[in-house]
Amino acid sequence: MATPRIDVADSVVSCCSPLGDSELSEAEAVETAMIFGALSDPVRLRMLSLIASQGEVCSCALEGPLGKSQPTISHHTRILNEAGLIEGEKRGRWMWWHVVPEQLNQVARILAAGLPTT
Amino acid sequence: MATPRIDVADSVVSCCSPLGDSELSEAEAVETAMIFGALSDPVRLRMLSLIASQGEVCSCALEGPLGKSQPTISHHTRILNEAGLIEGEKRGRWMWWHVVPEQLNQVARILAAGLPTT
DNA sequence: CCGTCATATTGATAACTGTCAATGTTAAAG
DNA sequence: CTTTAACATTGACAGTTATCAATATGACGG
Repeated sequence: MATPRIDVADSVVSCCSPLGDSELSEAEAVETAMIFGALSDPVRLRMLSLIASQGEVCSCALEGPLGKSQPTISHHTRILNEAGLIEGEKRGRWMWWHVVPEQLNQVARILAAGLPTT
Repeated sequence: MATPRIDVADSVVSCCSPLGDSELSEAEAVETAMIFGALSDPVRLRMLSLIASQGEVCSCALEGPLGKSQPTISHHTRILNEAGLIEGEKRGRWMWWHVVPEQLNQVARILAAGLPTT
């Protein structure tokens, strides 16, 4: 797979019923759990933070600050990408990553709605 | 049992800097990752959904719908509780669980803020 | 074409996680 | 006190995950 799946036309959380509305279906639960799983690692959170705060970041610029090897960085960017949280574009030899605000908002909405009244 | 009253004293995500603001510290990242980890399991998400939609739920009422054994249910409620997402109260022999809206909102805010300040 | 640089992939390994049977604990009931 | 019901805890096992060394791919500069 030389080309990372950087198309988020279909957000991974497509319809995403909020937690409190109705009962979460098994399929939705698995789908949503996958996304939270991508967020459940300290390295990936700091990675996401770095990318979010800088707008666009090259993979090579993550290795240093995160203190991880190149394969490990590649591994984590892949997971964040597959969760629809970041997208990448290859320019020359460099891979540039940026966050997907829609997806972050979508996930946030799932949580924010998971309450009784509001 | 309509509106669960919450007396959550200290949210687990106490200060929780949003993703996009500054760089996430290692400690904050570990703390936040732990919470997302609690949300990264399909069974726990459906559990949270059940509790959220019913306001208050007994542990015994989770075993059936989730199709898991009693120790497994206990294991998951513990993890959600340690993440500050639910709170429990023992009344007689039954353990009653309710969600902690503040914590859900807090986590949601971390995500929603991780964007280019739209 | 050759060497170099940035990234992806593979393989191996240690650590973590979800699951249940068995057992412990505590509170209501008889 | 004894029994029973609801949860918690422990122990074991299978599946998953994070990590890095080694290697492959692919683009740029000579």
